[in-house]
Amino acid sequence: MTATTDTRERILDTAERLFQQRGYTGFSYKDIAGPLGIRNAAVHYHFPCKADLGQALIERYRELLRERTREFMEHGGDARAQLEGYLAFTLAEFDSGAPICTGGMLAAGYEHLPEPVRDCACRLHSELHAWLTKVLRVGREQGSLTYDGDPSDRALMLIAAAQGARQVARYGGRESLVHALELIRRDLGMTS
Amino acid sequence: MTATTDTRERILDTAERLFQQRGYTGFSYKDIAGPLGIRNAAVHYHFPCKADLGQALIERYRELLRERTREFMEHGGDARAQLEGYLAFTLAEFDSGAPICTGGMLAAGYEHLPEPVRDCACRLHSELHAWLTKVLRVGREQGSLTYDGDPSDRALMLIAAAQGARQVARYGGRESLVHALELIRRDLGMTS
DNA sequence: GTCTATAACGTGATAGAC
DNA sequence: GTCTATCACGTTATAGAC
Repeated sequence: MTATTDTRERILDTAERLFQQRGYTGFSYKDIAGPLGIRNAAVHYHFPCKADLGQALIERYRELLRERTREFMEHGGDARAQLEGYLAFTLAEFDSGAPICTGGMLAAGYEHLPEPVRDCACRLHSELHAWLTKVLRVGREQGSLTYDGDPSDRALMLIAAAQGARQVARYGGRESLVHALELIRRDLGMTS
Repeated sequence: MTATTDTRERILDTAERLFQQRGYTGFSYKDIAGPLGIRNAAVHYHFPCKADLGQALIERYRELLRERTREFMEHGGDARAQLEGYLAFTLAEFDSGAPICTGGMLAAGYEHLPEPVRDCACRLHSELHAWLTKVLRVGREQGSLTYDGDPSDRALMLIAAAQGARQVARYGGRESLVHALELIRRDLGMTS
């Protein structure tokens, strides 16, 4: 790995954390450069304008998601374990200092996003929704999940509940998130 | 009503809409003054600093909520109708041009909020949660609502789901919000 | 690739005239 | 109460040296 790639990745790491804490408009080039011990202009070298940075940020996150879900999307598997993984991932992100999930931040700050970043956000949401829809559908067929209604609607509801619960945890703390995730499990018949 | 009060209210009206669309850091004094045909400094006359404006904004919204829920909190009533009112209010706000609910915006942008505004946000959430908890508890006692788990946890989940659904509607549009609200009703036994 | 220096702009906020 | 004028500051972004 070259030095260039290394700095680029470190910029993305820092920006991602800042984004999850403060949203797209909530961090500046200075906020990134400072902790990395470089200058404002160095960040601009790697990402000429902020939209480039935002785009790269979401794309990378999206790629992470694709990797995690690819096998199930291609070959299927244990739906209940997949869903449990999603819920665990939600809590893990919260614990690692990302109070608001990427999807939630994008939705809340949608008005401020430059066009290319909006497109990335849409694709991210679309892929997450497609994966969860399949997990829920297969899970009910396998008999490991129980719920009413259309899998696609239920998947949307699940995304909404998970990202909403993470936001509400600003007030209720980690405990409230744990309770909410437990209720989600119960509503999908995962506790029996 | 004096002219002073009038201008003050018009400022709050404009600011509220802007807040619900863009969040606390997403609008400026200029954004408010422009449409009202007044100047930057005139807004500062009514709200010396932005925290004052934010505080007044949330307090007013909170007072609206208290008015709507006071009777039930004091004397009880038809829990199912109360809940239906909450869900209808969610959709009505969305339709009137407030894509993200006040609570969701506050939670997502929490890092940027000055201390007094944070306090208002906490109180707002706390009161909403208390009201919904009572509605859910009474509703189950009355037999008009059906759900698993603790009313308090369920109330938190309901807030999370409603505000999350509104955010997800950025992508799925109004239709996805309607579907989500319908699933919420179903999960609480409101469709039987 | 990273630096210094700087431009161009928007923001919250204040002083003082009317 | 509202105005004009102005300030200090932070932001994204660029030019050019090293």
